[in-house]
Amino acid sequence: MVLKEDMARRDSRGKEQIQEVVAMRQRLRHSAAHVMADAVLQLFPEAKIGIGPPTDDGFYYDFEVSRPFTPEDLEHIEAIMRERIAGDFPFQKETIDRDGARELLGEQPYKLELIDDIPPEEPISTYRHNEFVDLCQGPHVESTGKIAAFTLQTVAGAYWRGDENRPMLQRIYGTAFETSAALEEHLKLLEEAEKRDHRRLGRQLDLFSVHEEVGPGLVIWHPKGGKVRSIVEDYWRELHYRRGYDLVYSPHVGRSRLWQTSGHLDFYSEGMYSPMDVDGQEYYMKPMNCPFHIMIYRSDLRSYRELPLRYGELGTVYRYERSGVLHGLMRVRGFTQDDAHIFCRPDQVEDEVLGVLDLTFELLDAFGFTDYEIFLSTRPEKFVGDLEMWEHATRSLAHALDTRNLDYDVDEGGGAFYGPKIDIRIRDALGRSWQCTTVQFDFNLPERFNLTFQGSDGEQHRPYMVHRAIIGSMERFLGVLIEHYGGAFPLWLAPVQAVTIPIADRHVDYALEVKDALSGQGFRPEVDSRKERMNLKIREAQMQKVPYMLVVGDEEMSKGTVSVRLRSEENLGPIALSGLLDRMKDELRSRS
RNA sequence: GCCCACAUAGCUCAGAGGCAGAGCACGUUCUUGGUAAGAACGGGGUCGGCGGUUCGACUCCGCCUGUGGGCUCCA
Repeated sequence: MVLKEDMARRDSRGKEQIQEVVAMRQRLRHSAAHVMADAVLQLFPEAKIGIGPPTDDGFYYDFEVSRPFTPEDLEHIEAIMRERIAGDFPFQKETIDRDGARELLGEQPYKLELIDDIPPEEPISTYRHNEFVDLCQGPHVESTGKIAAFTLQTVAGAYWRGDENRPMLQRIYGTAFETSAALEEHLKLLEEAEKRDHRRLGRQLDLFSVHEEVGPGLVIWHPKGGKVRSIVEDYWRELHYRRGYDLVYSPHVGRSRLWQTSGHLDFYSEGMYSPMDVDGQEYYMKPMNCPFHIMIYRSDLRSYRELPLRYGELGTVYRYERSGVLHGLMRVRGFTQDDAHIFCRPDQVEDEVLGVLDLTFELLDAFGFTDYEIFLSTRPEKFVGDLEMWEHATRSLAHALDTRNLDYDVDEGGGAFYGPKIDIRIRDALGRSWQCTTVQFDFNLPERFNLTFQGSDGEQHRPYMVHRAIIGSMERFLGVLIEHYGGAFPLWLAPVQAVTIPIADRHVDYALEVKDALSGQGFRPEVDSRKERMNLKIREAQMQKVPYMLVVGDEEMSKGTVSVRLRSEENLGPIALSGLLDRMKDELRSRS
């Protein structure tokens, strides 16, 4: 999870000014990292220091020390940092030669390694403040006193240069801002993110659970979470039928021969579970749906006339994920992809990509996601398939993005070995970005399964194949939705849309009538007929984030009205039942 | 998988080498109340699991499982 530069992003300053703020904070944070390393070296003179860059929302520095840092160490480090800041030492840049750098940092093996990796033609510079010198390109703030507000956050292990075969260093994370108000605001945002944590809300709203006895990364959906999920799925299906997809189903396991042919056993085995023995034959849980959809394609001879074929499936796959990476709904071992495979002719490629983009944005828009980051990943050094197809596909992806006036970054060489792709990240209500959508060409599987179609020339041709998932996985997407809405689902998604609250027992029958009227119109209402006080019922409905609370007592009963309270705490007062239904129907339509 | 931390009632959490605690939830009874908690009483625990140290372990140590923050990877 990354909290981006929210302050800068959210206000109405122009792009240049935002970049200015970002650059200023990078200098500030980078400088704070230096000051932190300075403080650590004072406390642990024997510490070996790694790297200490700014990040999107803070900074870190990696250290090798003889024992793990404790919370008390962090306090001491922070105290020394404050002294350094109070001392207002200037940051001084020096350009030195390689030997000078090696001599200066001779005690620091990690720094020596970094020096060795600097290309010979590049200048080497150091930054010094007080007695601390670090190999560094800069830039920095003028002096330590400019670090107006900072805090240290957590300690974590981190491999030297991200390589798990190299030593694990201890990383201290912190953040810094230009004013303490800005720091406060950032910390408040973190607090808000914690309140919206889908794992906490999942329990509070009784949406889902995971259990040690079931297994890590395996999600159980409770009735309310199941309701939200099925609404999302129904909408997904409707949209796909409307956009010309055929929906299919495939089994959860397949014989080893299938995975041999697909190449998964050769290239994806670390993501697959051990085989099970069925009548002496090996079967594997599916990590992907593609081979099954390919079987559908191959179940008949295909003519150019019937292409494109678009097979969609909410397909549940199982992948081995290393225990340390599992996280709530966001990273699990069993998940349902909104998968589809498109088989088409070369001349259809671009239209198909456009179709996927349009479908994507229509769907994401319905959930209130309007802020995207788009990445186009091109051919890596090692690849399969012929160059011409790669170029055609890559051009089609780029052209489709251009046609829809979408900004994107190009990740040169970042594609998979089997094809170029577009990835889309969405930003949620807190400005955090999540990878969901991926549109990926595949030049490998059609080859391996020898897919063909007969062209108008009577010859056999190889179809283009595109994998695509829009919401990615149901689990992750539901997790994102929970956090995006903070658990307060819009009416169309809310598992319980209205709670009718009778004030006294004699109002229960009327409350049931109101409920029936609502469910008669397709809504999802409940009646809270417990022998409890209205105040308690309102409190609980409020905490369950139910959109509509309908209080009924003597007055409502005699006039055929309901007193409407919204979860925003707005009290609409008594409204005729028909008026309420109209209002709710409008809200449903607008998906707001 | 690796580093660090954590695991006590259904939930959130306090506690501590010598009889296991609170709030909420749950059950019973009383209360029929007009927009965020009515009251009383009650049931509920192999203190994550297995070993070890000790007269004695929920507490200290080791291993395992799970969770959290990271690294790496990813839908």
